Amino acid sequence: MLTLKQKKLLDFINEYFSSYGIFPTYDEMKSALSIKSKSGIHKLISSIEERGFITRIPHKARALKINQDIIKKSKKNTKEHIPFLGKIAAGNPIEAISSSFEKISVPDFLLSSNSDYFALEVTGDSMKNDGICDGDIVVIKKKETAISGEIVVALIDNNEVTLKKFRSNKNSIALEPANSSYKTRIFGPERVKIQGILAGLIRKF
Amino acid sequence: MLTLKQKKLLDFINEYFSSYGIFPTYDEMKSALSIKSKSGIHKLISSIEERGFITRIPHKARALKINQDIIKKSKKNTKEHIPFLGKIAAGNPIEAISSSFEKISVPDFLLSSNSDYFALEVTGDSMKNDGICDGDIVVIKKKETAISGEIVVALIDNNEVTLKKFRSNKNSIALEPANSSYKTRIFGPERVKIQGILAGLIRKF
DNA sequence: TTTAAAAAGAACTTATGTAGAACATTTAGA
DNA sequence: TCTAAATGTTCTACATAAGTTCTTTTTAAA
Repeated sequence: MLTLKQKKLLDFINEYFSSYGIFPTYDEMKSALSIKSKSGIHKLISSIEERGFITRIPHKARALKINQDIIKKSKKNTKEHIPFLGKIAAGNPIEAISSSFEKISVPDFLLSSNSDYFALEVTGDSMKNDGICDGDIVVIKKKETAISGEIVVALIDNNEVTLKKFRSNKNSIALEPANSSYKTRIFGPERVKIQGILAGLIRKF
Repeated sequence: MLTLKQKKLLDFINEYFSSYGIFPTYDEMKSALSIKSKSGIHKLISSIEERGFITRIPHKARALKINQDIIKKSKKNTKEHIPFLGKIAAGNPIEAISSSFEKISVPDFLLSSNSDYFALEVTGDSMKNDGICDGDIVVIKKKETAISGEIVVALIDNNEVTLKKFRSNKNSIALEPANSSYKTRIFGPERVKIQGILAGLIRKF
C-alpha cells in the first residue's frame, strides 16, 4: 500500500509521537529521512494522507493524526480476534453456527497466520486429566484431518460435537477422554468428522 | 495534533489538576511556561480548545475541562501486552526481574483496566488438579493481599516463588497445592509475601 | 540520448508565539 | 449594594516557525 519512503516516514512519525507526544515538523522529518527539501516531505505526507493512513489539518503546525484503524487493516497478521461459538450443544455441527457474531481476542502466539480458528467453551470434565476443565475456552484450528494423539473437536454422526483425544486405528477411530470416569468410544471412520484440532486454551479465574 | 507549546501547556494543566484538583489561572500558566504575557496563554488555550483537547467556560476563572476521550483517541492504540517473566527460579523475587523486556499478548477479557499484570510460565505439576499444568502461562494480577481460596504467587522468605492456593489462618498462612503428591505448607505471616493473584491461564498445544 | 519522475531549492503564505497595554467580567469582601 | 481584586479577553505590533507552491536540477529508466 505504501512505498518504501512513505513507510519509513510513517514509521518515523509514529516513533516520534510515541516519544514526545506531539508530531514532528516537516523540517524534522526532512532530517530524519535525510531528504534535503521540505517539499519532498510535503509530497510524501500528501500521498500517505491520500491512502488514508494519516489525517491532516492543512496549514496548521504539527497537525497530524494517525489513523490506526487503517494501519491495522492493512496488516494481515494481526488476526487477534476469532469467532467465539459458545457452548456446543449436541446436534449442532460447527458450520451451522459459524456465523456467530461474537468474537474473542486471543494471544497471537496461539495462532499461525495461514489458518482459520474458532473458540469454544468447554462443558464437562471429560478431559480434566489433560488440564482442560469445565468453563475453559479452547482455541481450535480448523482442519479436517488429525494425527493420533492430537486433541480434536469431532462431530459424531453429524449430530454430536465433542472434544477428545484422537486415535486412528486400522478400520476405526477412537475418541479418548482424559478422565477415568469416562470411556473411550470407538467409531467407524465414516461416523466421525474432524472439525479442528486443539491449538490453545484460555481460562479466566 | 498539538504544537510543542500547546502540548507543554496541556501537560502543565494536567499535572496541576492532578496535584490540586482545580485548574490553574492564566497567570500561573504564564509563569509555568515562562511567558511574559497572559495573551499568549489565551492564544494557546484557544488553539488547544479548537483541537478539542479541552473545553472552556468563557470568562469564568479556572473553568477548564480536559477532554480525556479526545486525548485517548489521539494516542496510539495500545494492545494488551504484559511483561512475560518466564520461569521463576528459586531465589528471584518478582521485582528483581520485573524489568524484563519480553512482552506477551493476552486476551483483554482476562484483564481489568486499572491493574498491573505480568505473566509467568508454570513449572511443575503441583496445581494439576486445578487444571494448571507444567508449561502453562499464568496471568497474574499484581496485588499484595489475597483472600482465602484464591490462587496466588507467593514469595517465601524473600527467596522462593511459588503458585499455590492461599489460605489465611489466625496466626499463619497456608499454601495449598492442588495435587495429592504435594503437601500443604504453613508459614508465619511474616515469611510470606503475596506478589499477585491468578487472573488467567493460557496454554499452547 | 531522451524523457519522466524524483529531489532540491527558493520564494511565498499562513500559523504560531511573544509582548504590553487596555478592557471586560466575575468574585469576594467591605 | 458597591467596590476592589482577581481573572479572563481583546487589541496592536512584531518575530519566528511551519506549511505550500513553484521552478530548477538531478536521477533513473526507456
